[in-house]
Amino acid sequence: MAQAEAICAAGAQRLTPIRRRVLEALLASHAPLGAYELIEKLGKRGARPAPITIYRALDFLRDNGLVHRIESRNAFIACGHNHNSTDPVVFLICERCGSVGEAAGSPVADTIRSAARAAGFTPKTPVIEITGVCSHCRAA
Amino acid sequence: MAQAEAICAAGAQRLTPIRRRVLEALLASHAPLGAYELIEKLGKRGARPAPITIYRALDFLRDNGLVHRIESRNAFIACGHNHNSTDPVVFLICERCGSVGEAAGSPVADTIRSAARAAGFTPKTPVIEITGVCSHCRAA
DNA sequence: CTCATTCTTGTTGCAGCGCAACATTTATTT
DNA sequence: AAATAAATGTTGCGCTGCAACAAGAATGAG
Repeated sequence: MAQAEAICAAGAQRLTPIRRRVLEALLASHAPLGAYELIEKLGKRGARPAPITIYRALDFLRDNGLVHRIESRNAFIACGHNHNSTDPVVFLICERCGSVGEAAGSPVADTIRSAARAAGFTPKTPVIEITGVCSHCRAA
Repeated sequence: MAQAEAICAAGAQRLTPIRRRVLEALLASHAPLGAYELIEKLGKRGARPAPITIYRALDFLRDNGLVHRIESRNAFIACGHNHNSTDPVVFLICERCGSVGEAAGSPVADTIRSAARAAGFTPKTPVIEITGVCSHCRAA
């Protein structure tokens, strides 16, 4: 959270109350949240924000690398590390409990980059989503 | 297409006219198609199928490994190779022209598997989507 | 300090996505 | 030929995501 403030300050970006509350809700959740789940969470303390309000806050947070979108779930998650924009992110999505972890992505990124370049492809955003079963659910 | 028939025959699965036409439409397209694009394409020759009809056909084709869903686009694409269900698939999605290519995934899969296991995670469906710029668009 | 500019938020509305639930038809089995 | 299973049709609806415009709040220039 303090990191979020630092990032925004560094870029002269404004972490407004709405944006802050969206980020707080995502930080408080171990699983990714959909836009309408965020509406409900924020709506419990005050007026229900319109969908577009949430999407705009999410756009802002994503532009600043504080939030990632989980494509396979149409949901969003706060990003703990402060990634370089060029660094890859590997998400490990548990298909049972829905929790999302992050794996160190450097070695994975290298092989992906080489595979992509072998096909004449210039990769841009190495955001990799791997579904499976997390250690906790596997034990159960 | 012949391969599709072979796969269905092997599993005692029925490649009905609707399923066949959906697959043909996807095979004829170099870019992934959304469900509603498929409706329009099939609607030009006969009655417009309902959305659910398309989704059911797509479910069938996906279950049989003939079609993949591109999560980041909410669209579907025919799968050329006959993957093992355990083999990974790496899609190279051009953000300019929308075309989708496949990269050889074996080396990528190994690094992903090891990275995932290091986190105590059991990966299941290594379907990896990489966005970027394809060689054709890069030249232009 | 005031005005213009920019950024942010509110309001309204809509199109695409995806499927649930049930009814009907078609194919397969006994 | 009847029972069972599979596929398709029909209706309907909730979620996703954003466009377009209006209004309010913050910043910078003069």
